[in-house]
Amino acid sequence: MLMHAAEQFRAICEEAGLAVTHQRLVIWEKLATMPGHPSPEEVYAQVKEEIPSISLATVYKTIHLFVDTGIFREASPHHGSMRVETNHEPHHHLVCRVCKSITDIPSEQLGFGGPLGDVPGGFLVERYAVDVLGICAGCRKPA
Amino acid sequence: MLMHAAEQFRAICEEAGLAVTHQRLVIWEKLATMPGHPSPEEVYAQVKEEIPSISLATVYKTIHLFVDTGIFREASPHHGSMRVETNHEPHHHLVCRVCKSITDIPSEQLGFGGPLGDVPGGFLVERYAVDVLGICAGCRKPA
DNA sequence: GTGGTTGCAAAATATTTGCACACTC
DNA sequence: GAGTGTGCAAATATTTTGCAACCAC
Repeated sequence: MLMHAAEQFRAICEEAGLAVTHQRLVIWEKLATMPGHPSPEEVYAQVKEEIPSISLATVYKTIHLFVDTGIFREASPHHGSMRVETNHEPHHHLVCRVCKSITDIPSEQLGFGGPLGDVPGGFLVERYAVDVLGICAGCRKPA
Repeated sequence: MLMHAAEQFRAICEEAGLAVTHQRLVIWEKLATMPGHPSPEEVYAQVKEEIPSISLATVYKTIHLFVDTGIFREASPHHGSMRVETNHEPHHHLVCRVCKSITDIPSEQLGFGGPLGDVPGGFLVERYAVDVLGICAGCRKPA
């Protein structure tokens, strides 16, 4: 059965143990209906239409909260600062969600090679970058 | 046959049409031998040992130059600002290297599903994020 | 010599934090 | 009422830019 958005968000917060505030509700509603991969600034602009007094800091805090509790994900698992790829061999990445470390694995080991060239939609495929997300050996131990 | 590093770099620069400077040579040498996915700050620290007067701005400029000419790659194709994933369906990304746009494609359409759970090395796999890199339909047209 | 390159300092962008007040539970 | 959440402003972090001196070709 359908739930009113506010009801649905209330349930999500209960599950995650979060307080339900007006700001969080509106940020969640906007995120849920925004297409693509919005930046915090874009979310801020949207939310501001409904809550003119909201601050950008609150949007950042709330997005982090949503990501930390699994309500939304980050589009890019490692976006912080620029990183240079020094390994010229075909390879993919093991990305630890706890310590954020990035480890290379050779392409063959993953056994993935999609088609290159044209695909439906007119996109020209040049290569694939696969991030294998999870938890590294070091972070799985109780340290 | 083996080439001295400086010789090799000279050849690379000739191919790319770049002037060979001491700074560029040292940055290139450091990058080529640094393991992992160094940040500009880390590269700067390394290069500074050899050229104490180098500036961080030069390191940034040079890294961009190397990336633009294809001498090195960026580890993360979309790292600028944080982006929130609002699409809860399993999907992957078409990333255009010209306009930086990110378009979703459903997982089935790519036909990739690797194993989840433990893999050799102790890494716990939770999910895969695939970036399909290339040029989007819009950027292929001569605009 | 000429034009591209570097270093410096300042600017622009992106994100985080401390703190007083306000609101949820 | 207790404790969490919010807004503001300042602090950090990251990356870019303008410009004069300098170096490769």
